[in-house]
Amino acid sequence: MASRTQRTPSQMIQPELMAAALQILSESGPEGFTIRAIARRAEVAPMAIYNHFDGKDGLLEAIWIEGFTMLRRELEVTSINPNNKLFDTAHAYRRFALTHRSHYTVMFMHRFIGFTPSASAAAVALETFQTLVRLVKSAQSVGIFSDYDTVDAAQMLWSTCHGFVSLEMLDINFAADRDETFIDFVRGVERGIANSHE
Amino acid sequence: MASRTQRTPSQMIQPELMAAALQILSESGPEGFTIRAIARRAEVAPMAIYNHFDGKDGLLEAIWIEGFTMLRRELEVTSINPNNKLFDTAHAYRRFALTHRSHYTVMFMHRFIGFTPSASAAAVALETFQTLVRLVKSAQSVGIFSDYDTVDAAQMLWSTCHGFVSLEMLDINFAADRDETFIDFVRGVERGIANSHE
DNA sequence: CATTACTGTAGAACAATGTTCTATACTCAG
DNA sequence: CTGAGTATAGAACATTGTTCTACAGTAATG
Repeated sequence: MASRTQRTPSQMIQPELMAAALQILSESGPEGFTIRAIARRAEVAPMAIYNHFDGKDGLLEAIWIEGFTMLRRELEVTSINPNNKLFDTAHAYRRFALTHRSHYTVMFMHRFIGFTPSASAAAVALETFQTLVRLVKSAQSVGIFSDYDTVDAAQMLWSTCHGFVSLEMLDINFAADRDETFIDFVRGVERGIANSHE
Repeated sequence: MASRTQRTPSQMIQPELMAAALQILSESGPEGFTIRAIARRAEVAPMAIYNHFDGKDGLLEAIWIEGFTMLRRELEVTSINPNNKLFDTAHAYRRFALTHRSHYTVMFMHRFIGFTPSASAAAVALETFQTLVRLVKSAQSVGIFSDYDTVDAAQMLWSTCHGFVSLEMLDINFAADRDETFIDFVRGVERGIANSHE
C-alpha cells in the first residue's frame, strides 16, 4: 500500500472506490468486503464511502445497478431465432457471470447483511428480466417456445443459466468439462422447451 | 421471552439451540443470525453455543450436515425410471428446499462470513451428490440419459432444480404459477435430455 | 497573488458483533 | 449429603458499520 499524503481529486474517488470494492470482493469474497479494507485499497479515507456513496449499502447498490445494466446490455446484443435459438443468450449470460464474478455475487449469490436494493435498483433488475422476456417474445413470433407463456419461458431460461452458473461459482459443479457440459445442458433444454410438443 | 431462572438440562440445550437457530434464520434471515439472538431465543446463555457447538461456525456446520443428510434421504426414496423419469426426484428436491428454507439457505444460498464447511461436512455434501449420480446411473441402465456422462447428467438435474428454486427463494421468480411453471420446466428438461437424440 | 468556499482526511467515539475468560451457582451422580 | 461437572452471568477484547468534529489541502474568485 503506497502512502498518499495528499488528497485524492474528487472525480477520481468514486471510480477508485468502485474498482477497489470489486477487487476486494473478487479476492477476499464478502468477508473481506469492509469499509476500512475498501478505503485502504483505494488509498482513500473511510469517510469517502459515505460522501460518495451511501455507506456500505450504497456501494453495494452501485455494484448491483452496474451489474444489471451490463448484463442487460450483454443480453440485448443476442437474439433467439430458429437457427440460433437460445444458445447465444445462454452463453452471454454465463460469460457475464464468470467475467464479472463480483457483480454476479452481489446480484445473485450473496445476501449482504443489511443490504436491500432500493426501489429504483429493483427496477433496473426488473428491466433486465424484461429484456429476456422481449427476447422470448420475439422468438415466439417465429414459433419458438410456443408451448409456454412468455414470462414462464423466460423464467425457465433464467433458471437454466443461473442454476448451472451459480453451482459453478459455489464450486459444487462436478462436471469434468464445465464448458462442454453447459453446452450440452443448454442444447438439451432447448430441445425440450424451444419447439412445440403437441 | 419467558424468563428462565434455572439452568437448562444439558440434553436439551443442543436441540433447543438448533431449533432456535433455524427459527431465527427463517424469520430474520442471515442478518438476524447472531450468537446473542440465538441464545436469547433458546433461553440459554450465549456461552452454550461454544460449549455445545463450536461457536457460530460450528452451529452453521451442524445445520449444513443436517440439511445435506435430510436432502439425501429425500432423494433416496425417489427413483428415475421410464415412467417416472426425473419427475419425483426434481419434486423431492424442490419440496425439500421450500420446506427447509433455513437449511437450504446455509447449504446453497448464503455464504456466511467466516464459515467454511470442514472436510467431513464437505464429504456429507458430496455423498448427497453421489446419491443423485447413483439415481442417474440406474436410470441409464434402462436407457435414460444415455447421451451423457453420468456425472454430467446429474449436474444438469441439479442445475435445473437449483436454478429454479434459488431464484424462487431470492424472490426473483416472475412465473405466475410457480408450481405449474416448475412442472413445465422439469418436463421440458426431461424431454430434452432424458431420451436419446442421435 | 491572496482570500474564501469546498471537500477530502484523520481520528475519536458509539453500538453491535464474535469470541474468550473468570467466578459463581445450580444439578445430578456417587 | 457431598463433590464433580457444567450452565450461567458478566466483564473484556478486537473488529465491524456509522457518525461527528476538527483540520488541512484544493481550486476558483477577486
